[in-house]
Amino acid sequence: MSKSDGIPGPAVRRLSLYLRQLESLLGQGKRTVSSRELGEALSLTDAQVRKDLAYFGQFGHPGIGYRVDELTVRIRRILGTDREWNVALIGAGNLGRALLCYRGFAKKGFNVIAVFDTDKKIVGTKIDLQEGLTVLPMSKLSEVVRTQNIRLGILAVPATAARQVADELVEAGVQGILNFAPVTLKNMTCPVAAVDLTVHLEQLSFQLAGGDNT
Amino acid sequence: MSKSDGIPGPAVRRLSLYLRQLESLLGQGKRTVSSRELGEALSLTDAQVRKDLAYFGQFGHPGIGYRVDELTVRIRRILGTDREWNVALIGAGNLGRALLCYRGFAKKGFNVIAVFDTDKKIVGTKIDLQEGLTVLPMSKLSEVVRTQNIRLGILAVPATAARQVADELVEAGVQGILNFAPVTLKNMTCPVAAVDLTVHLEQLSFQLAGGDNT
DNA sequence: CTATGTGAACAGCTTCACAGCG
DNA sequence: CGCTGTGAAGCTGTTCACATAG
Repeated sequence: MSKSDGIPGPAVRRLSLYLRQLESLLGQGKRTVSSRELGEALSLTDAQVRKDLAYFGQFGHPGIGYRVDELTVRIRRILGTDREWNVALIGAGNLGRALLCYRGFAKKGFNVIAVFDTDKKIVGTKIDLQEGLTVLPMSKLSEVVRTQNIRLGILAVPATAARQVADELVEAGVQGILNFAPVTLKNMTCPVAAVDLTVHLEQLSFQLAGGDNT
Repeated sequence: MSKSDGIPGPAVRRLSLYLRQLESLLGQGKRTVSSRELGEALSLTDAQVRKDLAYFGQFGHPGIGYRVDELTVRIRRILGTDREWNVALIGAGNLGRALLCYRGFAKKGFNVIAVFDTDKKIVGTKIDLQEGLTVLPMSKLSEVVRTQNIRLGILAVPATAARQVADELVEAGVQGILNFAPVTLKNMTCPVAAVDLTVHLEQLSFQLAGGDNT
């Protein structure tokens, strides 16, 4: 169906890492980079880097390597981050407010331009940051998504509310969801990326516990 | 070397998801669960669930399924979350403060009991939450890690400072690091788990862009 | 009859090794 | 030479299918 058929998921995930590294190299003024250098910086083999990039096209120059600026542009286009994306944040609790303050999203072209919450005590308050966004009630969701051309939603609500809100987001016309709630959203009709912060800590404690228990 | 040899990494990651689901089932008062039910809730096959659990022992009861309370205890022990873990947070910027307020960590037994920052304007301030932790200077790191028995560190500092701080954490005696900075920490002598929030958004935009670019 | 645990088949991802280009 | 792009080999993880237990 789409061109992304046959491309390993892991390769796509690494594409983001390559881009991150390339941006860093650009800052250092490096003009070209080999698959070995790129791999070394990310703890990958050179073959892995070449194969990953080759899934998406022929970006390299034999004998030279990859031109940093060129490859940056190419990967941005592939990831879709050569354009800007409007994003809605649902949930203005601790985590939600933090994500709003987090600069990293905007730097990559993901603009959180609306915030929603169900809690009547929070709705109407301003979140004091640069833009000074006012927290809106969920009833405004589909209107705002449509008029503001919002395509992505970030879910920062409690686990109990997540499923319901996720459905509302899809209903409103959002095309992708980044889910911070500790629940699996199954059978969604749009792409969902999940981030469970505690899962990562558990992976660490597993490694330290060594698995040597009965 | 350790018992975890031969166990696929993905299986360990899913263990966290099984635990999450089991805790939810416990709350609903469900006594037993089959591999099919568990898999369905997480969008996995029943075979996957059985094989994953079988890596760690024989927890099931043929004809019955898995006893929810029993399996919960078992997985907690395997993941090392049957004990409490003391955690240090480095970086009291927006993201750091948010993580401190985030309830999820404590619920799983990860107690953030100390906060550090390099910025002299932040050091000494109290972060107004339940415990009211005071932000400490980095110079206190190794002393506090030792006296407070801190084993994990959460890195919420800018990319430019991450490597340096990571080394200081290891030096201070921390045994595992959860890295929120958008850099790859290579050649670390302790386990590192990485969370890059923008990477997940890029995965979504890739799927929506469809990869159909030149 | 239901549901686990598991060897065997299969699929997917990574690494190797080398042809080919600058 | 140096370095990419790529079939082929190798490895890891997933699914199948069935023997086994309650």
